[in-house]
Amino acid sequence: MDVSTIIAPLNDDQRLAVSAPMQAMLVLAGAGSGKTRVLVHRIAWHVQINHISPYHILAVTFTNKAANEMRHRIEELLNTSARSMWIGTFHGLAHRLLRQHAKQAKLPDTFQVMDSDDQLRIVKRLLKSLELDDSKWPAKQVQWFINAQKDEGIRARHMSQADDFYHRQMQRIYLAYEELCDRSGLVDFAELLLRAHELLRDNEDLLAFYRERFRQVHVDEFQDTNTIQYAWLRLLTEGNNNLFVVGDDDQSIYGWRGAKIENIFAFQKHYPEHGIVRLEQNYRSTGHILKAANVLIANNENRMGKELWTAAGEGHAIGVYAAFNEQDEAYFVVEKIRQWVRDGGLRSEVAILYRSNAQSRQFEERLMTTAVPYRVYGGLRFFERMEIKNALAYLRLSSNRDDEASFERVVNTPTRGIGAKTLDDMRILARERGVSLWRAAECMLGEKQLSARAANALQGFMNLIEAIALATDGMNLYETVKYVVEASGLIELYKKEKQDKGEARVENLEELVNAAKLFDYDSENAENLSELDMFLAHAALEAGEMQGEADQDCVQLMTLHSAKGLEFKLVFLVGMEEGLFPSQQAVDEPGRLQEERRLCYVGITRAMQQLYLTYAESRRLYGKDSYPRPSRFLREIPPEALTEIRLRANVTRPASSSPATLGSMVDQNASFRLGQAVRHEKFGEGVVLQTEGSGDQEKVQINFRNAGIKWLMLAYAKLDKA
DNA sequence: GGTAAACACCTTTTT
DNA sequence: GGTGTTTACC
Repeated sequence: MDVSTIIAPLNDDQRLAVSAPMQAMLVLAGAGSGKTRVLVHRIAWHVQINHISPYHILAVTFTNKAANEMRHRIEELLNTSARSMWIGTFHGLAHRLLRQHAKQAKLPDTFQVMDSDDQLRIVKRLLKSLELDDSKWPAKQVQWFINAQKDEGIRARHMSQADDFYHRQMQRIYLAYEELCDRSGLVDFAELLLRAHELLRDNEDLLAFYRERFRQVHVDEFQDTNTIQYAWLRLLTEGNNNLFVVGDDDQSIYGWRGAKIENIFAFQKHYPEHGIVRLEQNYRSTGHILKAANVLIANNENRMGKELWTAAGEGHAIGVYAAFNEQDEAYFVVEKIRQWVRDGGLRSEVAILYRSNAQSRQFEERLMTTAVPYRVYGGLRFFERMEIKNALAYLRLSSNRDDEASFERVVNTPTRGIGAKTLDDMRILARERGVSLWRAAECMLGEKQLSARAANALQGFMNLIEAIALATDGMNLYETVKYVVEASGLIELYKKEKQDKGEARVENLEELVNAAKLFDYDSENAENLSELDMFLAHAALEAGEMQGEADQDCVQLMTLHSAKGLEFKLVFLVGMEEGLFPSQQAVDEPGRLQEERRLCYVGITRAMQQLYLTYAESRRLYGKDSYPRPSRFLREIPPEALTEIRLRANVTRPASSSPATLGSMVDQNASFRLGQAVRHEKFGEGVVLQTEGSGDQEKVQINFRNAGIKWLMLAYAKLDKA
């Protein structure tokens, strides 16, 4: 194969990055500049030109989706299988390492990965056993605290000795949590990373082996790495100068969950011999959209600096629509979408992006009434569903009896007469003796501590698990899952449940059996795991796409966060209001405001052809009306890139919502100023929200303290300034 | 043990 | 205001 296949499809900057000498590289890739393409071609370059075997290449991403896509594209480009190449998520690769070296990682061979839901249950149980008041120590907060520590690479025993009660208590809980996990062979997501780091750090031979094996290391979305992830990368590469990272500081939107944008700066210090390439040519959006993005993001400080440009034309100006309220906003957006479809566009080319999930409702309702198919991202994923997790818990217990999370989950599901009292005693015993619940249950049965009825029920449960383990021994994965779903009694349980929900649950269980049938067991890369254990790990690490039927032509609804990495011809960025976007919490802290601005930058740069920004002048929030001001981000976008939208052609809208005076909220021509307090003889006191028209036709919208929002014709209504 | 009423909650999310 | 979770009661 000649060089041109790899090099020809690239622009100059991309070429510079792909063909750079073997050294540490920092590629600052703006939105839509061909980031993944550079990564894929760089790896192909190593294989083809530098003759590095795929065996010696490592590529790390954040999501399974990105990992799969990268592998696919590399194989396509090289026209060969890249199976021996390690491509995966941080968590997936860490898991692989821990499986391969469970002993050295001080983990049992049967260790199981738990997702955040499992983790929360474990924490809740732990808090109960420590007899802590759960209103003072909310499980969610404890979980968050523990994960934050782990993300920073801090073990409970390493926590700085703080004097305050809060931290001492947290440390105590954290310690107990670590003990509990060790005892039950459970590993949470953050633990995967932390332990993989410790594994390499504390085992010289292993570290030497992997440093030699991974001759070139590549990282996608580097701005999203947290402390422990970066530390792990450094272990593998520092001194070898072989770390190739791609990222965009302007798209760092996960600071709140531990991502360290500073890692980009740290990289430059730790790898002094690095090269830098900026990718600034954008292949996605038109000029107006990029102009808006560039000017907006320029308001942030401490940027690496980057300015997107395009060879395409200016395109349409960005539409700004000031809606009366959130219903009107939804109405406007859906009308525009229907127009798009009438003009021959696909629904799947359209996205509605919002700051928080709660905002989706208005749009769903409007889309529903107008019969426009849509799809909302961000619901429960397949492997996170209760019925699925229950079935998996049976499988996990049969594989590892000490799995506390699974034991708790199904010991009385379906109900079999094992009550809270029995369980409490069991937990106390387990804690006293430092053993798992399963062992505690065995003890209690052996020592005849239980009433006949409870003992009977408990014995029945344990017999069931043993029977499952026995019966499925020698079965393949599909047969095993099929057997367990039946034998556990779950199918029967859900068949009895209220029609609608129960039916769906049964279907999901059948889908789980089907998933087991289709599961692609790669025995070569199985790290001597059984097919079942591989399947269980897969279920924990890859929660699976949500509902099926993704292939339908649907309008896409999602948060700004989940839109990262995607692109759409037509984009609506809705709810552009102070307090919503930027969110209230972010307004109070300057650092977070910058992250909100980056989020806005991400949103704007999703649009290829047409972008609309909308806000509502009144919005029902948490049950009461609010009158937010337009988002400051609207004002930060240059007016020449914006155009104001009027739905009804012959109505003059107040100047307050025209782009030039956004935020100024003053209309010189109107008889009443916006915000003016007024009194009406029937409706009482209120505040002017907006005005429309002039002379005889002048209308004002008023929010009355008692009578709500009303439009009034000024000529008829008797209004006094209050 | 299952249901209804009371109660707290209210960014963003992947693994 | 709407939802998910805990509590109280039958």
